[in-house]
Amino acid sequence: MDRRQRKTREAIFNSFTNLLSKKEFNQITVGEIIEGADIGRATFYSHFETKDFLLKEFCEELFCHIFDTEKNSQNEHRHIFECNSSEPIFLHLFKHLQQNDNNILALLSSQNNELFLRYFRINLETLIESHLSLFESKKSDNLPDLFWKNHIISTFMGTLKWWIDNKMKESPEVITEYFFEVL
Amino acid sequence: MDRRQRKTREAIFNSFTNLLSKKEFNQITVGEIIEGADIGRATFYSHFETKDFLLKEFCEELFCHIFDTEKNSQNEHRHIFECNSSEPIFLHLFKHLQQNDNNILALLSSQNNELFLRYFRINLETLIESHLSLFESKKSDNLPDLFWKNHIISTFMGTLKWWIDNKMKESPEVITEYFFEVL
DNA sequence: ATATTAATGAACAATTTGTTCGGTAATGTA
DNA sequence: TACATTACCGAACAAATTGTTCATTAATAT
Repeated sequence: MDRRQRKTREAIFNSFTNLLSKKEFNQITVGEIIEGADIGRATFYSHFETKDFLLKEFCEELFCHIFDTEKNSQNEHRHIFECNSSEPIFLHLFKHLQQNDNNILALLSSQNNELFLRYFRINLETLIESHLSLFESKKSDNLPDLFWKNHIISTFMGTLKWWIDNKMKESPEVITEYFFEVL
Repeated sequence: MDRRQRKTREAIFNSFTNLLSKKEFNQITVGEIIEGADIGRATFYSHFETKDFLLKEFCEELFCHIFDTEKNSQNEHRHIFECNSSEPIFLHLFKHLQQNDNNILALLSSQNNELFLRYFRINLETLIESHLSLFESKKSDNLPDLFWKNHIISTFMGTLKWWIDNKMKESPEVITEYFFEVL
């Protein structure tokens, strides 16, 4: 990718983040974005078809990183604990959220959180799917598999929502404990 | 309220519902709404400050009705079953959703479902709050009350989401069973 | 019967969107 | 270094949308 393209894309994302922390997504105009990014109007449209596509790619880059980390750390953790528990993975995820990515959390707790939580959920779904077998023991037999999967995801999202709304006062360890407690 | 006002308001709501079933909220313009409602532009703005206020009042009227029914039926149910179980209330809510209000469900399952689920959640919160004591027995002692409340709400919303996504194939009885099963 | 209030419709400025195009400058490659 | 490619510029553009104004008409409540 051309360095100019990278720089422009970066500038757009930065301006976008900046605006997102101040106002609702719907209220943000392309004019504001390009003003903040200091680029021409035509340039914006040569990068992104619409504002919605910008959001989509933005979220993909944002969450792709954190969930890739989880995926990669998964084997490592299995190694350390030498057990089948899925707890380390979620603990690690909560830790990652609290410590390493204030950027992401600023967005998850912003006025646009529903927007980001939606995208977060999509990524979470993939992660949980690959760990579904680890929850099997807690599942009642009469529940449909897909209902059970949906419930795990909802519970995680609910836990995260509560933690964020609650200013993340609790430690990742405690939150992980709560998460498994209610499951 | 003046009959003309009522009629206009009704016409706006009807046109709005109509459009909501076809496209995303953000894509709907005031022009389309007034065209469908067959009223003048100035008239619309004399009723609603903005499109967002229209949505707000629309949701309030919509969900206010269903949750009021629940609230009123609550005593009745307690009477019939002569027990403290909260199950009848939620069963009744699922039944109400499936049978009596295709209008509401069309919206909850439309492209705008996130929008309506948000408002639904707000109303649900109030309902659950007044029944919190009935869930006490299932709660672990070390969980904060507010976390527990949040989890009940998330679980209900998750159940509802799954049910709607799943075209409501299951009976309200089964869904209620699932709901209490995972709780 | 009358005063009040709501709806009309047309016109209005202001904002925003998405596109076009010739010119300029940075970039990757040979 | 020289060259061809490609991204950016920026100004201008039509089209759509927003939200307001105002004089006129018609329905309503009492």
